[in-house]
Amino acid sequence: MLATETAETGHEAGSARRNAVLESALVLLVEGGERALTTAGVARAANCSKESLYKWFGDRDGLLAAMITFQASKVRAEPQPVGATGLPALRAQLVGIATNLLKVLSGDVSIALNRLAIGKARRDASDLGQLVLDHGRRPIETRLSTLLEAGRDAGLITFDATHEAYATLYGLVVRDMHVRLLLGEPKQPFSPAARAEQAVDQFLRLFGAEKTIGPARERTGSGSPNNAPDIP
Amino acid sequence: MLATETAETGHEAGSARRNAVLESALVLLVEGGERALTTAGVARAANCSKESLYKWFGDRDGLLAAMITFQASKVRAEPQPVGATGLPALRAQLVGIATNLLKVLSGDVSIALNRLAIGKARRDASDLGQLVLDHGRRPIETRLSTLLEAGRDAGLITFDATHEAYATLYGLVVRDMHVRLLLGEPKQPFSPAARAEQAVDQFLRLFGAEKTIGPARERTGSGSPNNAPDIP
DNA sequence: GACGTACCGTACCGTACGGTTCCGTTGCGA
DNA sequence: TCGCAACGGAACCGTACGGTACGGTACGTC
Repeated sequence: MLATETAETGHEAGSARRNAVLESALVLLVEGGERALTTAGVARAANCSKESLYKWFGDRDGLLAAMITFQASKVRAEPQPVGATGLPALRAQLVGIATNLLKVLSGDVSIALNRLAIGKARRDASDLGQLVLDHGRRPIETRLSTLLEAGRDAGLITFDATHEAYATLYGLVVRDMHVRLLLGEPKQPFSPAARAEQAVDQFLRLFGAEKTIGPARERTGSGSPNNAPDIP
Repeated sequence: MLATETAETGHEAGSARRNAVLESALVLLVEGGERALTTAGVARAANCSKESLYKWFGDRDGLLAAMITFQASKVRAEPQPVGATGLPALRAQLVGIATNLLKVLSGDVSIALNRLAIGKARRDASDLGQLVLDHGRRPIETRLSTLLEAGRDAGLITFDATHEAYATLYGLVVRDMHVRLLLGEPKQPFSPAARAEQAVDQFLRLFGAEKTIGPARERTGSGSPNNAPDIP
């Protein structure tokens, strides 16, 4: 499995042609689901031969794995500047990551790949689910964890276990939106930024150091409240 | 599709034999995934004929749908007694529902059925996902919502939009445990009751009416703190 | 200009699965 | 006892898909 993976060579593309094929496969998957992702279909959509597919990816599972790593390589988030300090800066950074997370998770390609991995989970040893977790969750967790620990070191927030704090923030941000989307519930329009701000504010009310949080009450219904300070 | 569903007749079982077949199918699905859930396999495991399968369920999709409603009919939560009032009672009821939710969501059958529905979901109306949402999420949401609104009416908690409060509580309780399990991450041992208590306490700190919450700080790392009053 | 490489397009094969049909048996009511 | 409905078991069919093999073509290299 995982015949010729991009991640091992590091860097960027396996080859331009290969990536074009993967892109076609992703399109096919997004608009047709796993049923549409046949080897013949991919070959037809990408104008390549099945023989090339098997030469490049070794296997259908190898193709699926390559699709996941390929998509992950496109979503690499830029390392945000860690310039300013203070609570407003921390809040702004958290909101930024949370907004990005919400946008990624509700993207069509992400949904399709997660559906694929979940549908095949536990069936094979070649676990696509682990691949998705490694390339999807782990980067987010490390980014958020380092940020949270920096905030704790700066005395802005307090918590014992980093993972607990991260998990709470994740829950506040994503709620059950992800599973609902995966189950096929039509995505209702919403503002990722507003949701992220709301969730981060809730998180800060739970984990903020004693007197850093300003007004006690916060209306949770309406979208973006006016108490958001601008990014410094 | 959905040829002969149990839910329409209300009550209980379609027939004893039918339910036994569905039970066999669930076992097959849990331990083999969708790949193992072939019509021939179900017939063999249940000692029935494929002809009977098609007579009872009309279709493979009908069988899948019947499995979902059948499983849902087994999980019907008992209507909890709404006797006592006051914050400790509210907290206890919330913790009870949250604990139950965590146990159900991490159950093998629930995981397998959710994987099945998600794997077959697409942007078009693939109904299994909707079925899972209707029989899984909606009951929880209505139970929690009525409870939350009762708490608000009693002046114990405050919120504008019920759905927002519900969603926040859901996120605090479940976090991303569900998706991780669906992706095949091995379930690590944890105490649903302790997690539920922690989440409900966090929720009450966010939505509790002004002076009803006692000590301000709360350690989030350790499991079940000693500040939990017994159920009245 | 011969050779090798990389690739496309397509035909082909084996298999597995959904769905159908047929037959034998059991059991129940008239 | 007869008839009939329900059911189990098994054979069968059509199709779709993963995987392979083969022929043909463009291109670079000696």
